[in-house]
Amino acid sequence: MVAQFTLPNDRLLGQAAECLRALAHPMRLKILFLLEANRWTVGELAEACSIRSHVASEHLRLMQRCGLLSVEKEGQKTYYQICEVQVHAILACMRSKFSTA
Amino acid sequence: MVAQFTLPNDRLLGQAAECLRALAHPMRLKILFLLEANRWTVGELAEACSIRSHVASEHLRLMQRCGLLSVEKEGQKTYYQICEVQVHAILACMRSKFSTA
DNA sequence: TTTATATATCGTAATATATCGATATATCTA
DNA sequence: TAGATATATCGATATATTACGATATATAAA
Repeated sequence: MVAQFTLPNDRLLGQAAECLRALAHPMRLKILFLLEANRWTVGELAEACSIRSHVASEHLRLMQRCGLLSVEKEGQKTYYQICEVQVHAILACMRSKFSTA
Repeated sequence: MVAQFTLPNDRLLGQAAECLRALAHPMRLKILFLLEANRWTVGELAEACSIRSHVASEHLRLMQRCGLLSVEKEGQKTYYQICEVQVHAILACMRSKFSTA
């Protein structure tokens, strides 16, 4: 039997692992679930997650740097939102595996 | 606007993050892509990935412990295979985002 | 029983990641 | 301009992860 799929090369595997690491944190997952439907500001996310806003800011920056989130500044506020479609698919995966049934 | 989805509780977020951490490593992703179609032995995976077999064994055990892989022992050989359907979905995500186009 | 093969585990050192207070920057309002 | 608010960044420490040699276990073959 021939391999069904081609194997991504090492550079791409590294990038993919980096993206997954960005998701692989309880607080960052919580933030992403909140962002699933709407954009939120740093402060709104911090309050919803019961963390200090500079901590939220660091998590958001990390996810932004690997292309999962995009930013919109409006005055003092900074809105973050999911800009990578695959994030929604992965959140759906997590939701189906870890449903609170 | 009402939240579209319920937010998983903290315990579930922790479990989900743990699973994602298990995926979030270049060598483990490579192993999973190899396992996508077939079960493989530790030694076969080690050779295909150019790593020592005890290193492969550790990566495999880690993924097995959080329920992504299952094991079948046959004589001296130990076969590992993907036993969690969501893994295939996540691999498909990674493949579509990081295609070698 | 001895030897070879396949896999797993342990201890440790190197590296990466997370957390947190302090501080910086940028924008708004009085 | 001064003060308040929102966000970002820095530096130090704590914690987690990874890699790796050495060694252990389990099965098979001689």
